[in-house]
Amino acid sequence: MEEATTDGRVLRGEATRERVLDAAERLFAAEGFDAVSIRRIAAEAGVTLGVVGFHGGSKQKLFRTVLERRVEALNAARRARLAELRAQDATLEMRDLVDGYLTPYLDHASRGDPQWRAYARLIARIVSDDRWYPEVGGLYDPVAQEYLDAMHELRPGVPREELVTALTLTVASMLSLVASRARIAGLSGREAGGPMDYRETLIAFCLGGIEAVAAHGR
Amino acid sequence: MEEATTDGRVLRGEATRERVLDAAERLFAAEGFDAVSIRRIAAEAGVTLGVVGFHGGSKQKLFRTVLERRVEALNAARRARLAELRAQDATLEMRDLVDGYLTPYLDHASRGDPQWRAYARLIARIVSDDRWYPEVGGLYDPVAQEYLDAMHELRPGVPREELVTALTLTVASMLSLVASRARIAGLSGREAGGPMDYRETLIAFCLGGIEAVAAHGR
DNA sequence: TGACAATTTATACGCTCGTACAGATAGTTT
DNA sequence: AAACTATCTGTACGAGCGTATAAATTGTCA
Repeated sequence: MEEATTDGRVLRGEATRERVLDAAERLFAAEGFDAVSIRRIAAEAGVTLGVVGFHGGSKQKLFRTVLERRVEALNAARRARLAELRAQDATLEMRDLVDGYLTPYLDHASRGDPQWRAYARLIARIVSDDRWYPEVGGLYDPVAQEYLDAMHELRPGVPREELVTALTLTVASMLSLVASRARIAGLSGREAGGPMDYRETLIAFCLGGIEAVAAHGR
Repeated sequence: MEEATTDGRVLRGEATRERVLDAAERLFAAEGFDAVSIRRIAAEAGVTLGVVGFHGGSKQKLFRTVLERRVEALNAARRARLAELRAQDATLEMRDLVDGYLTPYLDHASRGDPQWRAYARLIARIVSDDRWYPEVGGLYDPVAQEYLDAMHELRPGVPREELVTALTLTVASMLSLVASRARIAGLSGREAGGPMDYRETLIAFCLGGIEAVAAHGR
């Protein structure tokens, strides 16, 4: 029942904790906070009821923990991309910024392991919810601001609020694509194809949208 | 306690039913299906528990009724705009199509009565939910198909699936704007201004996105 | 080995939930 | 006025909920 890390430290509880968080992530992503009970999370994780409370605290605390667990990984990936772009000699392009912001999410959401896909769906759910977004959305804001700074350097004449709106709509488009693949396939009358066929279309859409807003905002 | 219609017919139950549906619409929009109990809907509507069941049926049925109640009005407004565009002599422009599809929703969501605003938020919530969208999203599909047809006429070389994706992202952007006005104001560091300042920005973004997808899709 | 801390089990409490239904009330019809 | 139907009230039931906690178990370390 035990697992050993590479450095030899033994952890019994830490592995259980991860299982609980994974189970909560899957269920919350699929059905939302209110539809999922702690008992179902326990069953999904293969532990007893009390263990969820022991590792996760209250239901709200557990939910917040799930939401916060992967923020740093995403922020780091986006920051790395931005740093990479700034380090290179060639001029910064708007397309690179859009790509740099969307790709870390899309990679995890489409090709990565199921847990990341669940997390992506969970974020898509949270973003239209006044009850949860204020608690967690702010964690993504600092990096968004860095990208907004870069966008502002690129299009100095455009009011920042216009860029904010454009980036918000970009994020919304990104999240909706994760949640809507099946629907798009249905509307266009064919089966869902390979993994994330729509990535290029998404980037084209967002880039075109941002450029149009920039042009419109003088 | 009674109300009389213009034609003299007396209706006791119908007015109550509307009150129940209005209350359900407000609460479901603000907090979602699972977070709202029938008892709270009853209290919000100022009726007793049993009345909600009498007029609304089961909780699921009530929810579906709320979702379906305003579909026809939106579909009719969109169809009317499309017919108007087709009747005029000038060439059909992509901008007109985007405007025609978005405006009925935006008008209701921003300027209309609070019930319509609640409905708009409810739809924004539903669209990222696999549990509910299949039951109700299809009601909007026929009109979406008509707009897709018009878009296809305008850009015959573009694969229909690309247009479907572009329209889906457009709708997602529209819905997110309703749900995100406060957040955009926060990110850009100033107070929320007048009603729906972002409407032009939204249309510019979606139009630019669609054109970019059309160009990208050959 | 025995004490100690971390973890897991099992159970209980008070609450709210969705649903159902018998009876009261009111409007309409005969 | 009496019968009838639509609407509303009040109450009850069983189930599941989040949370707390005492006891059992396990692993660690003196």
